[in-house]
Amino acid sequence: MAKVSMREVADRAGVSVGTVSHVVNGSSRVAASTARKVNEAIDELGFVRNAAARQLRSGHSSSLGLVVLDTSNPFFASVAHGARQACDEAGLSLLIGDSGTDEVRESKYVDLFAEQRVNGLLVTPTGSDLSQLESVAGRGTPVMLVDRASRGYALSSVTVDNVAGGRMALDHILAGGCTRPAFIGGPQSLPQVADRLLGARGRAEESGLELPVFGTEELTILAGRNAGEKVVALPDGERPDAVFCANDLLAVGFMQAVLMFSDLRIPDDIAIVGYDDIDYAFSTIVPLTSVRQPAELLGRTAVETLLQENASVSHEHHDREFTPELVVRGSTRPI
Amino acid sequence: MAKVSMREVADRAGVSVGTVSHVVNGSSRVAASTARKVNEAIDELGFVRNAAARQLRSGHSSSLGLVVLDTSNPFFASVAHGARQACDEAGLSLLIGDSGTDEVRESKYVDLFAEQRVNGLLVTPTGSDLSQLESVAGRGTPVMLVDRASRGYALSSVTVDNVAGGRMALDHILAGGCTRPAFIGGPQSLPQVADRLLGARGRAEESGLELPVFGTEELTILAGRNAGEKVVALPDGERPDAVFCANDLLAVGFMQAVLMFSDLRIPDDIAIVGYDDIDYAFSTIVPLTSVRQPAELLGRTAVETLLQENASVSHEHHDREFTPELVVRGSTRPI
DNA sequence: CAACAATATTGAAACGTTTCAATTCATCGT
DNA sequence: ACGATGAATTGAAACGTTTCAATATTGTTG
Repeated sequence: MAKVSMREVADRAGVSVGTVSHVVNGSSRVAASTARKVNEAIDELGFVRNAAARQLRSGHSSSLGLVVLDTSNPFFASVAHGARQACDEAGLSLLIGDSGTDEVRESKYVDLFAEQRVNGLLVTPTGSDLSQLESVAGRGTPVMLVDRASRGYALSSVTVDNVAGGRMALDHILAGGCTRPAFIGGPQSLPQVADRLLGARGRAEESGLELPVFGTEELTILAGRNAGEKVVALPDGERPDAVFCANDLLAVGFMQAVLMFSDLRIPDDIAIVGYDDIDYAFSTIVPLTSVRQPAELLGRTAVETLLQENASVSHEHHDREFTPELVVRGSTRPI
Repeated sequence: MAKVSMREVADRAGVSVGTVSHVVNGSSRVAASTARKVNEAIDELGFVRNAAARQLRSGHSSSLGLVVLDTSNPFFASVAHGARQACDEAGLSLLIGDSGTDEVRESKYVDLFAEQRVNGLLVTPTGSDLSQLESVAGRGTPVMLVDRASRGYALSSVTVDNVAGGRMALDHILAGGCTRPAFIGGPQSLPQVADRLLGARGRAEESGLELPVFGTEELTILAGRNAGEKVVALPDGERPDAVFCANDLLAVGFMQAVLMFSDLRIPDDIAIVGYDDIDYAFSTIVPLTSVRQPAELLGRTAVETLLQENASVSHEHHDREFTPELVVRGSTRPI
């Protein structure tokens, strides 16, 4: 119950501390009879190895830190899941910190993990200033940006091409014959949002169209519903005939507003495209067309790339970018 | 970049290691000028405190471990959120492990956290055998069961009364005038599911009614949809006029099946009650009546109770039980 | 200005493991 | 029976902090 160290185990089993260590770590050549004696002593005394001492001596931590924006967003839940799997396979444990888009908390977790001497740190940063991360990386903790490009900072990153995704969404909307598209989303300080808009607007302008923006404060269902209420209240001539939402939560909320507060039909009167393709997108009453991001793969690749970079001698930074994929469902006209 | 310890900082600042420690830990009385010198040295050298050494010496870890069934289930996401907040307030960090209802992985995380000497361990166990947890608790790591009663084991617990919740659901269904209720859910090896059924069935029998069960393998949207397809295919006389689903994900899937594969109206032809009241329940096209569990409060209380027990001398076990609350929405007839 | 109190700083001993060179022990070939 | 060989075990030195008694430095007061 109290303090049981290898010392006590060794005494009880009548061997030296070194031998106990060997037994506990399985590996080394220890006589079967000795191993048995030691294991009995361990059970009898209820010995639990002290990870702090182990790590202090060995210098390793065998864990990775992940700091995400928001665990309750299904997209990040998937990223975490993929990262977890990759860690399992590498025999590492994954410690998760949830910043809740709070820069202070994010910073706290980054420091905590650095002190913990994690083998690496995966971060989706909230703000635009990445200098803390750069400095942490400089002090010996490898950092990998997740879902955020390294633009100008000496950091590695794994991202999905948001500009291409935005373009895809608009491409599909225009191919369906819509002529008055709009963008729903915000805040534009999030690069994810800004880039999706950039790609979408670029494509719209190629067809000689404007792309009006209905801004939101957050990327939540409620924000989407509020935006939807405004849109459906517009007179027929001014109302968009298609909206591209910066993420699926917005799209779900928007759809609710359309169904609750108007007689507009989806997709005939108004088409809706979301982003992320979260599991719930498939579960809305009018199944949602969405730009799918390979969320689990993103998490998995972030871990794997980080481990690779750790293993290699050269300390280059890599920027890995995935391409999103359009998933067409009932909320838009097919082709 | 390489190893920078307090030794190097001390040399650089021209003070002793002890003084550096005092500066780093803020607290003690150190002359302002000395503190400045030390801090400069820290910045110049990029010193990062070694948590392992700190913990080894002090014996404390200032962190809590949480092992949940499934991070991607919004209910558990909320539990984790509540726990995180309570930890923040207590100045602890929360490490999350996701067992994915895999007993082996659960056991791995429990061991990992025990070796880490966490101040406490919050676990929602997958299986029925809690002896590993009891033994870990006996070896000095306080354990708190979350959303799982301690029945027979010498462990503390924080739960929500599932029997009462089940009864509530049926009560509401019967008050709405339904006469052929059914239960959707499984596996019954999960105490959460079994207890909800128990409460519901008890209430049904008081009104002289049967409560047929449509079993599911998992508590997911897809499983709910499959169950729903079976139910709507039944002939008019045999089909339930109300279903109580073991959780909201099932209810959402069930609702989809009703809307996609039948002309039945909700709630007039078939009423639906879910469980958990996750955020998405409010977001389904027919807003879902659900038995709300105070998920965040559950997580918060688990942490707070654990810390209280740690602080007290007596090592009693506490079982704290909350009562759920019915939230009536459009998927059932009001009163 | 001496004596004392209050405040700053130092030094060194843990904390519990891993690791590796050194030592002991058993086995085998000749 | 005797080294030689290899396997099993031991001992002790780190790892980098915290902590606390001891010491040094200042400031205050009669």
